[in-house]
Order: sequence, then C-alpha cells, then structure tokens
Amino acid sequence: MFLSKRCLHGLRAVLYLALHDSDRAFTPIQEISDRLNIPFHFLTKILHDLGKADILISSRGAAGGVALQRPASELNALLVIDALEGPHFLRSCVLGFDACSSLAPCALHSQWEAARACILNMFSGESLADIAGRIETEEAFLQALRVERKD
Amino acid sequence: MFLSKRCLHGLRAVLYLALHDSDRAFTPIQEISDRLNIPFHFLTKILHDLGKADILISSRGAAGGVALQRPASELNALLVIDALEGPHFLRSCVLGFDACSSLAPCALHSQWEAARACILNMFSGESLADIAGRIETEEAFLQALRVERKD
DNA sequence: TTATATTCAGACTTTTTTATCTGAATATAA
DNA sequence: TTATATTCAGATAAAAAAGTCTGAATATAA
Ligand code: FES
Ligand code: FES
Repeated sequence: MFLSKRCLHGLRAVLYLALHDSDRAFTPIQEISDRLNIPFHFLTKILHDLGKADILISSRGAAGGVALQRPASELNALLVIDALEGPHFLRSCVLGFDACSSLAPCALHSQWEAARACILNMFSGESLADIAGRIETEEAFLQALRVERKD
Repeated sequence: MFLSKRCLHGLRAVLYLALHDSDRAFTPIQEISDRLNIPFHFLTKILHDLGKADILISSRGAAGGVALQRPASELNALLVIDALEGPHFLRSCVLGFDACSSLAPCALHSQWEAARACILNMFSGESLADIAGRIETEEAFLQALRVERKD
C-alpha cells in the first residue's frame, strides 16, 4: 500500500470531519472511531498529532472532541500526509540518496521530479471540501471502509 | 521514504549489475554487498526473490554469483519494484479501499489514476540500461550510496 | 459539588519489516 | 579427490510500525 495505515486513518477521519463540520462544535473521537472502524486509542494518537500540526483543534470534557481548525475548503490532503508520513515522504530521492536536488541528481531525478509534481498536485490541488463533495452518499463511504485489503 | 529499503537495495543492486553486465558471467553477491554497502545476508534474500521473479539468474559455487536474466535494455525498474513491493503497491486505492476501479471510485480515484500513470510511466518508460547510462561516474554513484538518510 | 464524558500522555504489547546467523547444496579449480 | 567459493533455505534477532491499555487532566451538566 502506498500510504501507511496511520496516514489512511488520519485522512479518512479528516474527511469524516469535513462531511460533518457543521453538525456541532466538536465531534468525539469515539464517534469517528466507531463509524470508520478505526481502533480508538490509535486514532486518538493520530488526531493528537494532527492537532500539533495545526489541522485540528480539540476540547476535553463532556461535549468535547475534535474539529477542523480551518474550514474544509482551506485544508488539503497534503497537509495531513505531511503531518503523518513526515515531510520527507514524497520529497526525498526516489533512489534513497541523501539529498535530492538538481545539483547532485541521481539517475532518476528528473523523472521523479515530474512524477512527484503529479502526486503533490493531486494531494494539494484541491481542498478537503472538494474531495468530501465527491463522496456522494455517506453510507457508501462508510461501507467501503469496513472492508480492508490485506497488503 | 517512498520505497522500502528492501526495494531500494534491490534497485541499486540491479543497477550495479546493469553497469557491470559484461565484466563476467556472474557477479558474486558479496561484491555487490561490499560495493553498495548492503548487508550481505539481507541482499542475498532480496536477490533470491528477484531470481524467483525471473529478473536474475544465479549460479552456485566458485565463480558463481548473480546476473541479469535478460539484457539491461529489456528490463525496467517497475519489474523490480513489483517483485519487491508486491503488485498492489502502486495499484491499489490511494485511500486504502478494498478495490480500485472506476466502477466504485473513491473520492480521489480519478486524480490517483492520473498520478499513478505518471509514476508507472516513470518506472517502466525506460530500461535499466537507459537509467544506468545516466550514471556518469561509478564513483559518484557508489559514494552517494554510503550516506543513508535516517527516515 | 459531584458524576460523567472526553482528550492528553505515556507505557506497554503485538505485528511487521529489516537484518543476521547457520548449515546445507553445489560448482570450480588445484 | 579435496579445498574453496558461492547461492539456497530457513531459523533467529533487532528495530520499527501498529495497536492497546491505563491513569491523569479537564470541561460540562445535573
Ligand atoms: S536525487 Fe534522486 S530523485 Fe532527486
Ligand atoms: S478507488 Fe480509490 S483510488 Fe481508485
């Protein structure tokens, strides 16, 4: 799989929030965990990290939970991926060399620069609101989440 | 990092072979391990897997080693990646859903299809010989391999 | 104030990936 | 034939990622 589970869980949770942004001030992590079938404590840590990355805000206590820090139209998937996979994930040399720059290019550097631009553009080119807008029925979205592939 | 160590080791080893294809019939794994600074026993297993994937042939005993099964001009990086990361790595749904097809597309499916085409084309569009041809001095290639980044 | 619902924080366990070790099988060369 | 160089194969160990548990902190509502 291309993205780690940690990152997929984070992306899905954030899309869930984008779909339910207006329901109330904060959405409990327990609810997200239940609906998206993500282990509660694992999700808690992931969302906590998204908080540190200024993507979510949270509130403790009754009626607490998490919420998007900005409107879904001002957030994108790349922010989430950078926060959860680390900033090097899509930016380091595809052959694993120490630096990646056109000053000391590896044998795949120019190709990778082009492919990477495709990927970065895909993840940052549209907002979470745009992506969530394509989730036609929430039931279909949730249903799909319950079946996980094994690799 | 985008590709696993396993896969990077395999790619580098195969590029090394592409550069030294004509030296002799077989190249000992020990030599590749020494030159590219890859743990010997780990590399042995990786190359064994590339053998099962019909990318390498091998010969045991003195003067044995491994060699490309076909000329470097008839092999590409995608074959190596598929063998070492598994066939799902770049082909499954980017949001981790069970199936990836335009019949049941996720909210990022069409974007991912385009980005994926970029990546697959990058890895399969040119042969190992083409890539190796851009490695200007072997010293620079080897030097770069000795410094590993930490993520 | 008290009970309850929630995140925060870190320790812990399990699983997967990465790496190492050992011995057997096999080919070459002296 | 014998010594040596090598891959093959599987067991084991170490490190990293994924997931679980527990208790503290904090906010709300009765
Ligand atoms: S140096 Fe390798 S991809 Fe840039
Ligand atoms: S269904 Fe998600 S990328 Fe194709």
